[in-house]
Amino acid sequence: MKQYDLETLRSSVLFQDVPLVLLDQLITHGSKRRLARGETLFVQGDKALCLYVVLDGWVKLSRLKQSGEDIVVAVYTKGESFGEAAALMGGIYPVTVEAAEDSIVYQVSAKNISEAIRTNPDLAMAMLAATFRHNHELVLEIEDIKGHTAAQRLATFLVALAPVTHGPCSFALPYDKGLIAARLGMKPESLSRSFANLRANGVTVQRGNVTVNDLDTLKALINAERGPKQKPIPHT
Amino acid sequence: MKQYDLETLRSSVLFQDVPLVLLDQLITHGSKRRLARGETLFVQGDKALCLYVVLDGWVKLSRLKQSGEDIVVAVYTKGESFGEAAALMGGIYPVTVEAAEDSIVYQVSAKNISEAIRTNPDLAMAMLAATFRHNHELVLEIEDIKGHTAAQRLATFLVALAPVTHGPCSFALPYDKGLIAARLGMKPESLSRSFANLRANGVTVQRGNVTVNDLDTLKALINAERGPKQKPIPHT
DNA sequence: CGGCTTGTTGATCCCCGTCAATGCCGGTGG
DNA sequence: CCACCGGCATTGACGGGGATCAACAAGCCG
Repeated sequence: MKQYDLETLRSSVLFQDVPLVLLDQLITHGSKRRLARGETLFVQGDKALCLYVVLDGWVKLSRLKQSGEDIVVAVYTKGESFGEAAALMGGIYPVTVEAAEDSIVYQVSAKNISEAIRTNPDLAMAMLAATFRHNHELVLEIEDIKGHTAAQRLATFLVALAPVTHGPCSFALPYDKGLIAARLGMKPESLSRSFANLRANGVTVQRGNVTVNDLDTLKALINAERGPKQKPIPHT
Repeated sequence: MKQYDLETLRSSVLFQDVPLVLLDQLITHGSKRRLARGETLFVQGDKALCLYVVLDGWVKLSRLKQSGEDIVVAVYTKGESFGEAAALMGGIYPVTVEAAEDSIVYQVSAKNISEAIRTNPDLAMAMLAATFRHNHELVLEIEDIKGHTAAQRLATFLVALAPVTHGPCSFALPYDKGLIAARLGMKPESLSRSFANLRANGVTVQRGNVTVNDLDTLKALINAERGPKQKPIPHT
């Protein structure tokens, strides 16, 4: 286990509140796992034996609907975790997980964790905290879907992705536009049109690279009432 | 504390996995609280000191958006709980809670619970289980919003509300249609039209009383591909 | 009775999904 | 080296679902 990965684990959402000594002891039972882009980690319905922390890359969580299509529940990257619920309760995974890019995940047996929880209340509180955070994210997501247009949701996504919080910036999109669209609950065509709308607000895209003239303009857009229709500006 | 309320607490989502002796000891520190319809329990931003279990009635959880309107996050009834996250983490409530009907809630100080968690791992596991369940509900809700029409969401709501699982039935709507609409993420006008659509599938409404000819017909509707437009049938 | 709230209905608009055509890019094989 | 091809992104045309605005009916309570 490299020092760098240790740092990632220590600052992960799941483990950030766990005392260091306890954590170091916990993760001796885990193992690193590499995933090639497109590789499946587990599928919906599998018996849940492990929980995971993303060390690098991006992984996609999706649910298979009866109608056949699958909908994207979340896309996680470095420091985020998944599978805690199913694994600790000894159930089955409610989602399918696959790598959206070449990725590395850290895998911990649920049995070890749940034993540790029983003997260490701090760990229990830390796990509760992590779950509550997940919970809060979901509530925000519901709020987002119910009250925003596609362009506003895209703006939210970009703001979260930006390396700074104010002024101009430029960064790369982490994965395919198709997956971004699914993550935002829309079709690729709508994503394209949303980008076109944002062009009028100082957002340009060139081959997976985004440039934002002013992040505050974007933030204002998110909270704005559905503004008057704006003309999309043609590509390039 | 009446025997009846004790039963409700013991079978509540939050406490159902907690050993009886421990639970009985826990709730000696709590208190019952009556809410008149429309009364506010706490508002978004309040310091979170207690968590709550609904003993009777219906309470509404909503979030105030910057744009002024508030959106309904959830509506809870007997046996459901809220405020665990904020209270245990010592934060502030992220939502406003008010009674949608005359209601009774059970109020437990977070300090007592978190002390109990530290000394009793079973309680920790039970709380984790409750939170995970809550989590799963939220995921289902997201799935519901993303993939269903207004009429399908209404059908889901009615099926969950029905006192039986098959065949015909009749029951009362628990609260205002306006709130039902908000709960389902739509406007009152749309709810009205959704009811009109369901009339063709054996659903009639008369002053807050719903009659369903066949619940299985409704369930089939929920999973159906977006069927061909059906003519709404006029009211009465 | 007359105001007030709540629910229904109609007309219209806008966002987004669908279907289809085109353009851009990377990879493959002659 | 370049022609060809398949996948992804963009753009246009069209339709449907729900929001909005407005009118109206039905209870409720003074």
